[in-house]
Amino acid sequence: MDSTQERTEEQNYPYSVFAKACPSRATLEHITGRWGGLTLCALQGGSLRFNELRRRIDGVSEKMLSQTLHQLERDGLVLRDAQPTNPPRVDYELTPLGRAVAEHLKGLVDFMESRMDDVLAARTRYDETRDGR
Amino acid sequence: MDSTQERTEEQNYPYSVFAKACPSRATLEHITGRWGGLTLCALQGGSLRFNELRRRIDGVSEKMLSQTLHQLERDGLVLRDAQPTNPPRVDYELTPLGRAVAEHLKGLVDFMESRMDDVLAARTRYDETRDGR
DNA sequence: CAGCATCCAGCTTGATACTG
DNA sequence: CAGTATCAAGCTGGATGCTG
Repeated sequence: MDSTQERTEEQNYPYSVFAKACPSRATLEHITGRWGGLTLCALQGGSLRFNELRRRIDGVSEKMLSQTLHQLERDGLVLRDAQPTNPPRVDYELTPLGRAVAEHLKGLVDFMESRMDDVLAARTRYDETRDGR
Repeated sequence: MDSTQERTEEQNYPYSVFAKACPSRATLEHITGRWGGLTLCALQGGSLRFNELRRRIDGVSEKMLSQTLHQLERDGLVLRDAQPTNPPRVDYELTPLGRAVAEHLKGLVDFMESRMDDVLAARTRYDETRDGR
């Protein structure tokens, strides 16, 4: 459309992650944060219970998973389905919006995992050229 | 392929972000971290100098931008081109690998910016149902 | 301009203990 | 099981000052 496609074709949307105070920046941080992205990807295969998620995401603490799920639920990306049974059973699943986000994330993650050898090689090269510090 | 497409079709790659100690996890954190993603996206339109980047990414400090660029350079996503002039001039640009990553990121960012109204609406709903805390 | 070194406030995080 | 509450520790990141 724009022949002079310079470096920054501005969006039509009134939101920009480049602006410090834009809510899109905070939202991006929720979904790309330390646990947000992993949580979304973990839920891609279907709904999971709290402790299933916890086991799946190696290293996440109870507290952080809880916090992360609350954020994602608030942003409308995850649905929380609590059954009032005893013992309690709570299932988490993606909303349609969450699923779309997770797909983008999955694409990124898959790509990255597929190119890790390149990354590792680059690191070795980088570290070697300055091994003497 | 697999008719019982359960929740986790394992990758063919030996890397998984779900494992705490996998280098792919750390790399993912570099590119989705607070400044990594923004830096990669900012460089999508072409090379930029240090202070150009700093101005473009609202809120980043000198220190964090410097640190971020080093990480991205080490991971082989960004190229640093320093001209030995006075005053010094250093240009940063994406490597082919970095460009591919940036494209994934851009897709995510664009999608999210385009759906921010939904996110904001979801937040309002969430907050309202528990306004009395 | 393009950084590095240092300092340190405060936010994030992980452990632990507790509740329904 | 599915969390919440609390607390200490450590890392993040901003401010400042300096270098080439």
